[in-house]
Amino acid sequence: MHKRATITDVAEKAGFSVATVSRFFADNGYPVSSDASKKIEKAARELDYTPNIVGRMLKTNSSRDIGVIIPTIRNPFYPDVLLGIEKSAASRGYQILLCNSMRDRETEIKYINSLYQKQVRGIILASAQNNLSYENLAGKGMHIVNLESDDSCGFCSGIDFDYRLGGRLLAGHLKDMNHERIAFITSPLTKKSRQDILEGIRSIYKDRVLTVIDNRETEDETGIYEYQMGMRMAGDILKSGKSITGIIAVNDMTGAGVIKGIMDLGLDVPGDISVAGFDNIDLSSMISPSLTTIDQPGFETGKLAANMIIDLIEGNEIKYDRLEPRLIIRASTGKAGGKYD
Amino acid sequence: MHKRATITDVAEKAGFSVATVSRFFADNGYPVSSDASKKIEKAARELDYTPNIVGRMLKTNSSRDIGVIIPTIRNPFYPDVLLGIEKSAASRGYQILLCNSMRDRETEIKYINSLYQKQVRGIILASAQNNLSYENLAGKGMHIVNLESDDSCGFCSGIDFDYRLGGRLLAGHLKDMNHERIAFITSPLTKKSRQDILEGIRSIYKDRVLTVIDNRETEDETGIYEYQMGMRMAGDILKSGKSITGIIAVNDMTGAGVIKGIMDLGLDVPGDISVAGFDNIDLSSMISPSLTTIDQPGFETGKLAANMIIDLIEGNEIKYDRLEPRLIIRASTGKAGGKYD
DNA sequence: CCCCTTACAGTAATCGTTTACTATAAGAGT
DNA sequence: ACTCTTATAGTAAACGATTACTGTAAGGGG
Repeated sequence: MHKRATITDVAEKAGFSVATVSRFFADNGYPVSSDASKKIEKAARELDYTPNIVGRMLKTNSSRDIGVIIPTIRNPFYPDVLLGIEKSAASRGYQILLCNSMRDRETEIKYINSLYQKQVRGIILASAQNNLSYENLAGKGMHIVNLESDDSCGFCSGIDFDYRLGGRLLAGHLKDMNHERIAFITSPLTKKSRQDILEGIRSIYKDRVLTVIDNRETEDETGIYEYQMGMRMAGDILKSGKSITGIIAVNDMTGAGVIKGIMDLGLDVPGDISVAGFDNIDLSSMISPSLTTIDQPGFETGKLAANMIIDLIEGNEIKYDRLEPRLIIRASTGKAGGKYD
Repeated sequence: MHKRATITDVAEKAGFSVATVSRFFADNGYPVSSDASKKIEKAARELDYTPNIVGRMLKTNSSRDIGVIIPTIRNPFYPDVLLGIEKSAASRGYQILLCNSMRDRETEIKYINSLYQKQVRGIILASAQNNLSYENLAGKGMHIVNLESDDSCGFCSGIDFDYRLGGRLLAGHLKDMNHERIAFITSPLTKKSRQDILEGIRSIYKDRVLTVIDNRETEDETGIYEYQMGMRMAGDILKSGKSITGIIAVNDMTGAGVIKGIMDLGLDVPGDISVAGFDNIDLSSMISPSLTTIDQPGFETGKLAANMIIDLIEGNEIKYDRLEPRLIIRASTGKAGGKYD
């Protein structure tokens, strides 16, 4: 294994100074004669030279990486987001550093610090716990885009998705189907989005919604925690004998688990219980019954987030469209008491 | 936004030389007096100093990033792998740079180059097309672990998963269920794994297996291509009137699509046609009928791959266990003609 | 013919670390 | 008392790029 060629090697071989070689590769306006260009190009090719990004970064202090922190890549909503991010990022010459926080606060902080040390100038957070303090980062030139704009983080930019309306749409749908009492199954209300969905539901059902909050938060690395949580909690509710005919899950993955949990008890969805999710991940149309849900376009969200963080980094003006929640009615919801029609 | 503190700032504030500060943070054997340690620690804290990885990398030429290239993160098998990689990597102080090739050769090459420029010393490839030439990289100190050991890449290390045996197990299972003629649905045989699965199947079915190869390869960014491919091709086969009673799909995602495609035509799985997949992703037990498949432990594979690449980078000896394929029988396979029993 | 501008190239400082050397002082061993 | 280690600290040269300056030659306008 021989050493990598450096800009100096190329300069020597081509018979020009490193400055000229640097300019040739920078390809910004600075003029380089065609004679020089030809010789440098040739030398670089023969030496198999390609610029060392690290050297460049040290000097220019401009990383072209953006950090992305998500709870877990096993919930397919996040791969969607990630692809959107990658798409926008790639087209603007940025690459992503992926971090799975596994919903663990300490891991999240560790990753944020590590990104900071790597001179990353922008982080997209999809994992943020409320009140996690980033103040110190802000002052140090770090930009943050929070996928769910969180009031508690004053200087974070956010993609504004109307979770509240999402919750309202779902609740309205169930109400239309004559469901009198419903349950909302969720992980802890430590994220604004979850609180908002609940608020939306309450705006319709007032106190006739049973909120069932899971007590555990940290993700396991094996198995899909949300799915299992859905199964477990659906079972708990049904066995508790509460008069519930509809369940809204905080996301599709949980919703899929809820359906499974209900069916495992020998009951029918939606005959006995209607179930709805949130996100509209691909899975929701693959399972049966297919899942009624709110479409939250992950890919689009990702694209938006990436463009936003890059605009922040590059000091451009930012101004984007909102993404609107859309109700997707599928087979998992039906009239209350529908089985006995 | 004020400037980040550098090692020099800390040195001045603490009243020691940068060398000592550097040693304090390096925390390798070099002795630093407790007096110095205390003062440096204090100064660093007050200045909110944290080492600049870029500066360090330039000097030490040792990136602690490893590149991971996968076809698409939308097939949940890869998130599993990725989590495994992240787990091992994190525990050894490495971080991952994620790249989705979208099964596009050019994108793959672009990413590889970009990783090389970033001084990454090791890449885990899950995307490799056969014959993609990495020779030039090898000579430049880049290590490569190919998730499917590919003979055509002499110097790549690989995780040895016995795809052939996997194919054999599935075929054997169908044979046991009296299926006379089956089909194998796959994307192009440009990966060794796919060829091996087919070989395994053929070792049992000889020429009584219809191999249906999809012609498109590049991934779309929206929708899960493999799922749609499965749907489409299942439809094609059935409409062609071939006397097939069992279908093996190249992976679970495709298999899920196959089941959907069959059911959309009003047929029953496994009553009319048995279907099997490969991978054992979570999805395969969530759909109905649940999918018979081969368990390929993605998480374990990822852990192995990460340890391997890091051992290669650090010059350690490498020696690992093989992962064995395991047949998982679920509801999507049954006796040939089972519907009419 | 003189002045100005433009094209082009080189010199050398700089980015934030690490580390090979060099240096000093305190014990340890004889 | 002399040599050998060991602990501790500093000096200064890298690492591979970028870029502010400086300089030169050619061409244009007057």
